[in-house]
Amino acid sequence: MSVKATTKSPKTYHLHRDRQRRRILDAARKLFDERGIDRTTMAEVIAASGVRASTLYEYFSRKDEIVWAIFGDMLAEDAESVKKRLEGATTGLAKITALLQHMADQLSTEPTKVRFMAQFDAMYAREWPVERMLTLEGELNDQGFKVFGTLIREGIADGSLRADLDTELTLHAVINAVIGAQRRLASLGSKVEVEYGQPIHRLFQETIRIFLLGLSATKLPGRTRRSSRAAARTSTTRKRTP
Amino acid sequence: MSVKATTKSPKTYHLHRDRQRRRILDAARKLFDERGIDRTTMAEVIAASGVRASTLYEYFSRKDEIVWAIFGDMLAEDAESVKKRLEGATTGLAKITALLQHMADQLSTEPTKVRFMAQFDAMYAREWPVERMLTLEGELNDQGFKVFGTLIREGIADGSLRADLDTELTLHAVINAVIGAQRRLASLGSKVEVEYGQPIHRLFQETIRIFLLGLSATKLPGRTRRSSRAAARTSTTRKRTP
Amino acid sequence: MSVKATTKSPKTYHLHRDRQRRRILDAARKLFDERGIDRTTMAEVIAASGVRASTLYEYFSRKDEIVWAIFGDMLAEDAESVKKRLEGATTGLAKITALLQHMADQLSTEPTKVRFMAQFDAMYAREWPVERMLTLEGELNDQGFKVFGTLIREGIADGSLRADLDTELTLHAVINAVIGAQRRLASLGSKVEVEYGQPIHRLFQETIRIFLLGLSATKLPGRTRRSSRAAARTSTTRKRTP
Amino acid sequence: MSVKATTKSPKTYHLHRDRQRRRILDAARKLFDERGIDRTTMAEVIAASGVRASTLYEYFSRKDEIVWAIFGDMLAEDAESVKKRLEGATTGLAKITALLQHMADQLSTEPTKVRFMAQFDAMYAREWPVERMLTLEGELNDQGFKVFGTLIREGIADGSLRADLDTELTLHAVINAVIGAQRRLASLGSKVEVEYGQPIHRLFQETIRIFLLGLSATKLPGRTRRSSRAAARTSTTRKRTP
DNA sequence: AATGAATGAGACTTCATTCAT
DNA sequence: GATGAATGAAGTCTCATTCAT
Repeated sequence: MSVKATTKSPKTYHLHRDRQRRRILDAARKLFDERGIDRTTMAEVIAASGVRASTLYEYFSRKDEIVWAIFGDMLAEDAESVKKRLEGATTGLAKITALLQHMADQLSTEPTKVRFMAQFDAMYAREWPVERMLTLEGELNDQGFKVFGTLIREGIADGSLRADLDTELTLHAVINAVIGAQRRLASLGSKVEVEYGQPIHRLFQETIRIFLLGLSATKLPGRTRRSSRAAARTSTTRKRTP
Repeated sequence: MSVKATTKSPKTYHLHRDRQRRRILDAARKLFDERGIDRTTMAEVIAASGVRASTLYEYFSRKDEIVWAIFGDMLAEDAESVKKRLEGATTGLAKITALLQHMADQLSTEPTKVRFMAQFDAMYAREWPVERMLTLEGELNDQGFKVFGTLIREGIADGSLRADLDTELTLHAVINAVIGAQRRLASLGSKVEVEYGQPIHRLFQETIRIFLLGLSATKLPGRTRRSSRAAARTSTTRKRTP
Repeated sequence: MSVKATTKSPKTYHLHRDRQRRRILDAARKLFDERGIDRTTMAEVIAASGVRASTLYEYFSRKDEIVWAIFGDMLAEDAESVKKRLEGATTGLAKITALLQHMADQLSTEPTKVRFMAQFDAMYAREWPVERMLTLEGELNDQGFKVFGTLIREGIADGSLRADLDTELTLHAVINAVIGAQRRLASLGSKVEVEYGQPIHRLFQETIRIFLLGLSATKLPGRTRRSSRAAARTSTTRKRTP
Repeated sequence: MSVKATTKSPKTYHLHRDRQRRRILDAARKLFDERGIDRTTMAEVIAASGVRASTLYEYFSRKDEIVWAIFGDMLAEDAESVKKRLEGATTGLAKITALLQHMADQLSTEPTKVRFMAQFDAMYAREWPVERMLTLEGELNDQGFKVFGTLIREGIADGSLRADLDTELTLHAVINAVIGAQRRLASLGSKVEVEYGQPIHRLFQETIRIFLLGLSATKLPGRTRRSSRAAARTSTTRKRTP
């Protein structure tokens, strides 16, 4: 058997390492969502992932690092996906719409991820170094948050956005609010539904709609008949839910 | 003489009891803000409040109960304050503006409170009973969340709001987003400022402005010269920060 | 009201005191049986009895005292009842039979009491002063344990008991075993029934029967047809259960 | 080289683990006997065993588990010892005598064990699952409690026991009483001696003697001269204590 | 790289009981 | 005599993490 160990190719080795890492991360991700990050103990992660305590520490030297690793993975996934979305759009408004719609889709299809982010914000807010955050949604785009200014400028230029928007302020504010809304809906989930009597995804769509109405140059007539998804993505018109 | 003993005590007792309760709650509130709710231990609350451990447990038998008590107090304070604000406004739009402006003021003057709420949402979201939440901002008004519908209806009727808003949906969505935005800004504080290069209060004002633009019936000309506070409360016009 | 207090007759006062005492003792007795003496906390007794902690301590200055008070009450009840039983019997054997039958009845009608005694023995065994125990079953009779010797002597004399019994030993041994058997059955209750496949009361009757067979002078024919209760009390013949 | 590491560990580990386990169990056993199970705190066990608190919890996660472990060990010891005893005896009566004599010896040589059992019964009576108890003295023999019936049947067949005994009842009842007597004597120890004026071991022998007299087919003449130990084991004749 | 064992440092509570009024 | 409040002293158990092999 020691022979085997000796001949093991570096490839096999890395594969194994990655698989182990995955197991740990996946177990943690699940637990963090079910019981909350802080409420989850290392012992639970250890039990759920099936590795021994001491082995786990070979991969992650502190609980924090697991959290950050998950966080990093999520960011990477996201950046990719957003970039694609933006490519399809032409006007400034269309691009912003695409951005927001991305978040709506995320809320529907990956509530777990959104919930994790919400927790991350709340718990790590006080202790993380700002630089990390700059990496955060900044990785969405090479220019970091400067994209926001660019998009506004572009929209004003092509006439799709109101002329009185602030390139350094408006989109930052809107994105912050949309993130806040999205995470709150994901965290409270069915509770908001009971409370407000509306499914969270509808609430989120309405949030987007109002924002886009506020940003777009011309007041489009409300309550049109158009309700296709594609339409919703580039217009601020009310989209009726089926 | 027994009369004296009997009549004197109850008052004294209650006064004392309330004072002790306050001490504990205040100490906890401070710690929760400084170190986070979950990161705060009972031992710390005990040390900070100056009561003995066993005495504290006479008042609150679990950390949870302290959290809930603080939460309850905050709600009560809020409900009061909001009610007053609404009384001054006349049109639907003005009322909504007042509501949002209340949150802006709160963010500026009581960031601690907002931060607590943010933590509360994120950490206790999964374990609280929905009923509790119904009390929450529901205590804003006797009608609960039905006010939202009423305000929209009122605004449409008086011509201050767009006609295509949904009485059962729009304001719920907007308020949720505004709460989300407010809490996120309060939690991340200086981190957002560094990141976005804008003071959080300006970001929040812009959030409100865009929302109101999206809600209001006529598109007011942007970038007006008016920038008085009073004006901001009833208009959706950009308010320049001083 | 202070007037009332002044005119309160000593009678009323005592009545009140006794009632309070009862409430406490009854609550404790119930809890001790349900949860075990040591597992029962003062807080529970306080809650169950409805008096305040400080009031309770006016009546019993330690938990121990509650236990001893209950114990004392039980002994008093017992002594009385045993005395009556013995009066009816004539021969030595009849008297011993009456004594054992008393314990059988107690097991059936007051299992709670027996269980309490079992706990008392087990828990207080190591810490009580022997003198207290001498009061114990010693109060059965003015002569204390000397009755045991007397009964044996009487039975040998009247020919109902074997001649080779030891006046200073035999009945002591038998009573000890019978108490042990009774308490064990009461404590384990349904568990023994499941285990042995026999109702505890039948097991206890059989225990008595064998003992009496061992004590009585002549070997009575077993399995007779007589099965009346009265018969069982003076004979060692097997009593068939219905 | 990896071979060496792999093959050396398991053995060493187990040896070490067992030694630690022993240390804890032995310390606990001693304390339980000295101060009572419930009166013994984990802190005491920790101090006495010399391991750190957290280490102890790696072995036993609750006090209960220590209690059960001790209990299990005792049962195992017992089952063994009883089996041997029974092998030597021929008639039914001889076997029962051997069984009871085993308990007498146990009372003399291992009062600690008997006292532990007494406590166990009393304290765990209300909370243990019946199945556990079925394992209990059931492990005495492969057939569980059915041995009792077998022994009686055997004794009736070979003429050593009375013919009117109940195979499903008699021995169960007797054993229960003998266990009760044994444990009571062990628990109360010197207190009974003071009270009854007899050494506990003599009291227990007398208990057995009477029982055997009750069970055996022919009434042997009492007060014989034979007093050897061997004799006592197969006869119901009074054995004089030295 | 993996692992069994260990562990320091506390966390959170509970309790029986005592006072001052 | 009744009561509200207080409290010292433990008690049980958890946890993230480290080490030696």
